[in-house]
Amino acid sequence: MQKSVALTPLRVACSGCNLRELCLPMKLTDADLEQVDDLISLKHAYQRGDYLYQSGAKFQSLYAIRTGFFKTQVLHEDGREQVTGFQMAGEIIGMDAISSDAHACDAIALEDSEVCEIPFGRLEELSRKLPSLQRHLHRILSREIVRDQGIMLLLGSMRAEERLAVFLLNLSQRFAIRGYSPTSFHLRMTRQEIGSYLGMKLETVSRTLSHFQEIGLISIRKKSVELHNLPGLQSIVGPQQQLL
Amino acid sequence: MQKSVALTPLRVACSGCNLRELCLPMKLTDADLEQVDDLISLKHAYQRGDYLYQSGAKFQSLYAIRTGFFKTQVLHEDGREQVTGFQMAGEIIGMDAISSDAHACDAIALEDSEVCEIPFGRLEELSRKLPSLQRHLHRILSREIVRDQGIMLLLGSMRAEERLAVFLLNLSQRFAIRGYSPTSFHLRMTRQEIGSYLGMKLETVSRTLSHFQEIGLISIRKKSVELHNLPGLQSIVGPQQQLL
DNA sequence: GCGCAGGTTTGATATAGGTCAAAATCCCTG
DNA sequence: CAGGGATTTTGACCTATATCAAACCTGCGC
Repeated sequence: MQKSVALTPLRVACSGCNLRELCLPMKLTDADLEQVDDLISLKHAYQRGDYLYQSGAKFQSLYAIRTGFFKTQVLHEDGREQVTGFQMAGEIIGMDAISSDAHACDAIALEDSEVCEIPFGRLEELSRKLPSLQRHLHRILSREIVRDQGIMLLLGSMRAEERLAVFLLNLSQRFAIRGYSPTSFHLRMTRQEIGSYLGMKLETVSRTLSHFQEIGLISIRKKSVELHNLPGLQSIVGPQQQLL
Repeated sequence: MQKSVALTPLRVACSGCNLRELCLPMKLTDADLEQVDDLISLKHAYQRGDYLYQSGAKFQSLYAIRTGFFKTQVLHEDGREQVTGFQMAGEIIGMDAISSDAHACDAIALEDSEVCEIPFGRLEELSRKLPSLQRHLHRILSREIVRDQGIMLLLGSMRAEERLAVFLLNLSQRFAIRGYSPTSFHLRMTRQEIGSYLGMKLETVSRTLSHFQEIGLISIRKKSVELHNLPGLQSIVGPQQQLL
């Protein structure tokens, strides 16, 4: 198992990217893929804490995360903030900005990350020529809508324990898809950010995680989690433990 | 002020629709609009309680609401339900289904309604030819994402009173855009449905509305609401009355 | 016009999760 | 490798909202 130590080139073509089955090029033919390669202009690096974009900024591009981890958040004028998602490699971000030509949320790197920029005008242009790209773009947009509906269900009708179980299981699954362990991973976000995302206070997040640990479902130490019992976590989700 | 008593024709072209500035044809040139006319195949009528589509149904079309009122809801396997939105004339519905070719939620008429069907395959086809239609479709999809983010903010970080104030102000604004009174309207949904949408129980909805009435912000009797003080409602939204 | 089901209001009480506070830990930066 | 700010954990207490329950409407079918 050799690792290249060469500097990452500034341009990485989609065709050579190990995320191509997950990301924008998903299911494209080789011919189509070649055209998408020309689209992806630059790969940018961001450090922990950097903004990928800020709410209000003019919309130019979507972004595909190549490595790293981001959060998106909306800020209410009164200072309240709500984390609306955590994004990892292969996910596309910035779609909220299409509707008004300005970003509607902030995107912030939670660790050092690399991002491919996808100029949206050119993406539209190309997707007029390539029906399979067009279709895939629509799927990505729609998938985001479905994801949001799931979060509404979570925020609107689940208890704290359920929310956290859903959260951990979701991360687990997304790591698994990317070839990482589904049962042992590192949280890149703070308890506070988890709480904001799940509509609860950081103390409640901490307590609930401790509780999961007490009953043997997980181990957690700082940001490292191990899920010992996926079915057990799944069984937390459901309308009521009032049967004990 | 004459009113036509003629039977509504089964086909109504977008070009002759009074919602064209709000709906799919927004901002299209006359030439483009003509092509969209050919797309909209049928207008269907639904009665109160009818499903426009059900979760799991195969995805074929988006729907534009011509008249009436719908709710969308997602059902968790355990029977919990979450209302994800209330839709009115000029709004497009069904976009969650694109991602998986199957509807991800139910859409149910809250009053007798008429709906234009937009076959999605043909919409994609046409939007490959008409950049302005393509752009508008993307905006509509993105607008839904932004709307959902707003609901996450609401569900994740607002108190009951704030949620209800936001809800009333949102309805008010949407009625206003359609030329109806922003201060006097009819709720088409039950307290239970409002509660589901806002992540609270119907009793809390009822109590909070009564409270708004007591302090003179609104009058409410059954489903008829009058907003007496829009700025007052706006001032409810904000992080804290702990200043009194 | 009567009865009844579904919807709404209101009250009394319970509780999940919030708030405040302090101690423990972690992790940068110098 | 020491000091200090940020993060996390845990405890004690409090409150917003849920829950349970009863009475009240209101519109529809008979």
